[in-house]
Amino acid sequence: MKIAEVSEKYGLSVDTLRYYERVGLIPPVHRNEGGIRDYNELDLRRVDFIKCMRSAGLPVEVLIEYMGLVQQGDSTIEARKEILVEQRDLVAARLEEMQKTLNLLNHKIEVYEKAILKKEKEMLQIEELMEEG
Amino acid sequence: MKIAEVSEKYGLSVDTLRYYERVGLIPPVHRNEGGIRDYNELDLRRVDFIKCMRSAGLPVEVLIEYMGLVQQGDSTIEARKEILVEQRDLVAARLEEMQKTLNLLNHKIEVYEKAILKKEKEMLQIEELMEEG
DNA sequence: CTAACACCTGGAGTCGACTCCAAGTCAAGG
DNA sequence: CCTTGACTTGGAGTCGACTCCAGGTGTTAG
Repeated sequence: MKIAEVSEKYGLSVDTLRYYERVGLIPPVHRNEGGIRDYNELDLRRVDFIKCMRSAGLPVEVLIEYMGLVQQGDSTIEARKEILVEQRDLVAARLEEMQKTLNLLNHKIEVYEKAILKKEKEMLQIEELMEEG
Repeated sequence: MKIAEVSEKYGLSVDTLRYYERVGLIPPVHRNEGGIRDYNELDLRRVDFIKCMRSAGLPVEVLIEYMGLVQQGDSTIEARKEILVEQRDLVAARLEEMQKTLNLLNHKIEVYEKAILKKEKEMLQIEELMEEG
C-alpha cells in the first residue's frame, strides 16, 4: 500500500506519516524496488497503533521510547509494561476529566435551550399583544 | 484571593492565569487599591470553567469567542449554544476514541503481564534444574 | 532608610507536533 | 524524447499554548 492510500485510510497527512518514520515513532517502512514506501501489513498495524495512541494524547516522545523497546525484543517487556501502565493511568485520568466537562457542557446547553424557548414564548406574546392593539 | 493562591488552587501557573486574562479568555480580574489582582467569586468561577474546558481540549480561540459572547449579554445566547453544541460533539468523539485506546492499553498490559509471569516460571524451572544437576 | 518580596507589564522565547518547501528521482503517457 | 505527476529527501517554517524575562512598583521587616 503506498503512502497516499495509507494517508487516506488513517486520516494522517503524508507529511505526518513520513515525520513519524523520521523521528522513529514507526520503524523504517518497507520499500519497493524504486525506493518508494510500500506499507505492508505490519507497517499498517504500526500506523494504526500509533494513530490510536496519539489520538488519546500519548506524547510522541514516549511512543518513540516504547517503539524503540519493542524493536529490542523480549528483554524489554517489563520496561514496556511500565510505560503502558503509566500512560494508561494518565489516559484514564484525562477520560474522567473529559467526562466531567462533557456533563457540564450538556448541562449548559440544556440551560441555553430553555432560555431560547422562553425567549421565543415572549416573542409570541408580544405578537399577540400587537394583534390585539 | 490573590493570584498566587488562585494558581495553587487550580493548578495553573501564575503566568497562565495572566495569559488567559491578556488574550481575553477571562475578562479583566478585580484589582485592589494597589492595582494588584484580587480574584472575586465570579473571577474564580470563570477560572474554574476555563480550566475545565481547556482540560477537555477546547481551543483557547474558541473559548475567547465564547467568553466574548457571554460579555455581550442575552442577545448572543443562540450563538453561544451553537458553540457549545459543536464543542460538546467534539469532546464526545474524543472521549470515545480515548475509551478505545484505554481498552487497548489495558489489553496490552494484560498480555505483558502474562508474558512476564511465564518468564518468571521459566526462570524457576531453570533454577530447579540447576539444583538437580 | 533600605532590602526583600510579591506583584505588575509588554514582549520575547520555548516546546511539541506537525506542515511546508525546494530540489531531485523515477515511471508512464503523448 | 519530453512532460507530467507521484514519490523522495533534509531542512526550515508554523501554530497553539504557554512560559520566561527584564525592568518597574508598592508594601512590609529589620
